[in-house]
Amino acid sequence: MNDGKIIPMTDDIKIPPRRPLTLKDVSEASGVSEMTVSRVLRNRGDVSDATREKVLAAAKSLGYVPNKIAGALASSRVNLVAVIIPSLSNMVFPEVMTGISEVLDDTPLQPVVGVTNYLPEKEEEVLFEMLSWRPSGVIIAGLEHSDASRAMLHASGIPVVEIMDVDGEPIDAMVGISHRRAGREMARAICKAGYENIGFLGTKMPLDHRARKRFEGFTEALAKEGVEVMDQEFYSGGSALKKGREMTQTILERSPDLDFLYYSNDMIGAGGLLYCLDAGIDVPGRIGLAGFNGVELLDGLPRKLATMDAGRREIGREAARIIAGRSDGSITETGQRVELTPKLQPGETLRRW
Amino acid sequence: MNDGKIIPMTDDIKIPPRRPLTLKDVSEASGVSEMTVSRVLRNRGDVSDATREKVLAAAKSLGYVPNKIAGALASSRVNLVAVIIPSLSNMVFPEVMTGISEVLDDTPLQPVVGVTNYLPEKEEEVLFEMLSWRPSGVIIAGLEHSDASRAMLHASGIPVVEIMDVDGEPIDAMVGISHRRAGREMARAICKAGYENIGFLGTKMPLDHRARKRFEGFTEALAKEGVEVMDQEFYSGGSALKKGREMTQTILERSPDLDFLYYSNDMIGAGGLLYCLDAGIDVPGRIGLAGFNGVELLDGLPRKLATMDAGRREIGREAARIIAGRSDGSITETGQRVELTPKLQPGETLRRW
DNA sequence: ATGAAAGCGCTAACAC
DNA sequence: GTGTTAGCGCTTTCAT
Repeated sequence: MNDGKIIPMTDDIKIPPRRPLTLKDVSEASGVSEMTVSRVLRNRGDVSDATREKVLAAAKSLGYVPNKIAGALASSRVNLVAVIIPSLSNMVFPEVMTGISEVLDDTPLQPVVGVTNYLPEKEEEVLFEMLSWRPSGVIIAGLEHSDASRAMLHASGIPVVEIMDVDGEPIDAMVGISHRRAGREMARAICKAGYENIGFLGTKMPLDHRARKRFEGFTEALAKEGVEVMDQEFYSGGSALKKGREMTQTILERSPDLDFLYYSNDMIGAGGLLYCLDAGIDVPGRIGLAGFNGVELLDGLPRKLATMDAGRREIGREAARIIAGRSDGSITETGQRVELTPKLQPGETLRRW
Repeated sequence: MNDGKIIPMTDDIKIPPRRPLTLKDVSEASGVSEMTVSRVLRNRGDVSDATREKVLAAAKSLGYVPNKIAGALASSRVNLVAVIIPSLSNMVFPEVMTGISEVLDDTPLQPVVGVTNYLPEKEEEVLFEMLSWRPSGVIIAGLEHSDASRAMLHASGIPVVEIMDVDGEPIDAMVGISHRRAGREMARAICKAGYENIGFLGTKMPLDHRARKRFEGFTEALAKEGVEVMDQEFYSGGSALKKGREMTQTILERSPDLDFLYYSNDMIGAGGLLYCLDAGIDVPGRIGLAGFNGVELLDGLPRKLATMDAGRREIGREAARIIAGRSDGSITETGQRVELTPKLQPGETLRRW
């Protein structure tokens, strides 16, 4: 009752409890023991319909959100899968993520992403951080890691799937394609099509081991045909499409005899294609072009760029299947090795012989 | 000593302890109490150099990785920031992520990403899952959420930043641009350039509220000039670049009088541009084009598409700054509202009057 | 500068 | 079907 005096009734102000709710709160609100509440909320064990209803009602009306931290500590079960990738900015890893999510969506597991920017030290940090959350598995890009990273992964005792690449020895399981083989096959296709003066354009990135392996396979297969890479051009940073244009102009001005350009990714390849078309260069007659990855974007280009599909989504799927299977016990083996075969897509920038 | 008999000395086989190491292991190995080991490993409180060395040496040689689950439970501090976005497949959210990472990299905080595929129910699930890990903050795309989602966010008591959009009421803080305004400004620029028969091309996605708001602002501003959208075309799925081509052809065949096409994103806009150039249509003379987002890709196109930069990276940065500041106590206010102003980039597909 | 004790919120294991 | 007890591996707090 307010009798006219202005009284600052500070004590009466009900500040909503900023303390998150616990099982105990639900237990008290429903008159059911904490343990049974826990059972209901996890659908474990037999609980009568009557109590189940009571508990569910109480939990919902309170807005209870379980504390997974406590749950994980008590059960030593964590439904997280660490996914460690070099970058999010070129569409290939988001596609891998899509494949991973597709599979994990049907399991209790949840992906958690860490990005390394192609830096081994950063990879080490991210890995340490993620392992300290005791995830159910690790999916990590590449086979090249620092000794410390390898040691951590080994010691963790959890399933590890190294993805993208199969040219090397995995710590545990691996799923990917052989980039060396991809490079070799592209080289053969190029030679078979009758091109002879071959240029290479790529990223200036010594830490991108997969691009390096493709290049190695490429030059190796060319050598077998008695051909050498005639000129090269590298870039870093900026819009890949634009860089592809610029590099193509540069390399063609420097080496006008080139009759084929192999790009380390589709985006710069697309830039090169646009440049050639703009410049009125006959593709694939005067000059042939090929990229790598098989990105969707190529479908909309004026001419379809030759490329090799790395099957990124399928890699993600397969890796997730291994983690999920081991996590639920349906797979007991370790050390799986899954090699997918990249498909050459000749497109319209590779002369038919 | 093996005296010739073949004895299966199973007991002697040292199976590497699959049990993860604990503080206790480090404590025993170093002869220092668990408490002091904990101090050393977290750089907290005063510890003599001598003991510090001992502990560090032991931890490193054992390969100890702290258990953050236990740490988080004990301290009720979790250095995770939940980031909830609709998709990873169109480059705009990866760019936001980049901005977030840039800022969080200088803090103890770590982003954890959840993807909703533009589905409110999925958003609810992901949110529930993430909140159950008691993160230090939530960054979530959009202002439209289910009642349950809003309730959860409210009840969580943690900092919440809604990003991308500022046309609406935030739960707590918000950082973004006004998509209505972006649509209006583009409409004005188009009218000012003298175009009159305007078509709209977009995604068939009723749940993309930001695209909807841009369209609303667009038609509203056109109406003020006495202009109506003359024809529309929508798509879903597939390669956006290709769809842009196809839709452009379709709409131009159906409505040959169109002299401007406004695309709801740059990718389909780029497809439209490529189509027009291929078809020998004079851009921007006969027909003008504009997209939305300001993606890097546009730099490499034969002609620069008019667009509006949404400042995605800066949005990520600003949101992360708010979470980081509130988490370390350097910001105590709540309810921040940061409106960034998108910049019209006229490019070369908008006639100059 | 170091240690001992208590407990974070939940679940495994075992009663009843 | 339901409740009780004892931790999970750390950090907080308080003592020394």
